[in-house]
Amino acid sequence: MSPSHIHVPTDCRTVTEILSRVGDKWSVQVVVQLGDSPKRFNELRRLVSGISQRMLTLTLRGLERDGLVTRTVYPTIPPRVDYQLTGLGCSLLKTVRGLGDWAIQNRDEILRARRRFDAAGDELDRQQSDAA
Amino acid sequence: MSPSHIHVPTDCRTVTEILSRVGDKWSVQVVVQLGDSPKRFNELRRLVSGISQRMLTLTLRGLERDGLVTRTVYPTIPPRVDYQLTGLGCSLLKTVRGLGDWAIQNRDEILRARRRFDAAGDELDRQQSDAA
DNA sequence: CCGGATCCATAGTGATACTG
DNA sequence: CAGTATCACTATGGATCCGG
Repeated sequence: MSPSHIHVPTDCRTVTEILSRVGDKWSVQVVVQLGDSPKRFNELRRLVSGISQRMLTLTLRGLERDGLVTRTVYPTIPPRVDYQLTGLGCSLLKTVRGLGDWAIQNRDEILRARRRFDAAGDELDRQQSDAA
Repeated sequence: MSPSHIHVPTDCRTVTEILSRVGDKWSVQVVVQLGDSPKRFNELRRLVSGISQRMLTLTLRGLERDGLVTRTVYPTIPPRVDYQLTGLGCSLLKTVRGLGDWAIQNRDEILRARRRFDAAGDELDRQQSDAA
């Protein structure tokens, strides 16, 4: 069955580490783009709009290091490098989609909660102004 | 069916934003601890070992703002404050467990990939030293 | 007991210029 | 085309002191 209820320190550290990967600014977006098919460096750069060359490089290195993508160099002129998801990467993508669906489904409720919270904060600020 | 295949910009921004929450250093750990039962501030502080007072405060405020936890103040002496998961928070916890299970199941494979990658890097470094 | 305010070190990110 | 190198900036997180 599910090992979710086991909370030994080792598991916690592992999970936290993985969540950092998933939570970093670019990794998931890159993985999603690679989900359809392998892609070249500048192809990714165009698809993940807003990413800098440097961050794309760093993100891809990190994913490669963790065995989530493979990097294939064709020694042609001009050089060509393909990135593609490994089996591990594909399985991560599937899992992450669960979270993505949750986010989309609960987006409105979260935004409402934020507005409510921020409005309450403003009200407190006004009360403090009155007291002063 | 699943909306996973929809990739309009709005959804991407939303998903990225939620993923940042999940990926930040403490939010998930706090949510997990609140999964069993409501807890007090210093109770949480002991359970989430390593967290500073400041970060626990900030993390709880963020979760409260997004409607994931509620904050209940009992105006006693000394003061007592309880935090507890909302329905939204519970559903997030369930979803996140999927990722946690994935992390635990694939932990070894990721660690192996890392060792392989780092070893290859060291080898390249040696070759460069030889050339110099 | 709860948490706000401040100071500081560090890590993540971006812009730019340069290389094979 | 696919990177590397450098610099500057900002966000994040920890330590500490203070207050209701």
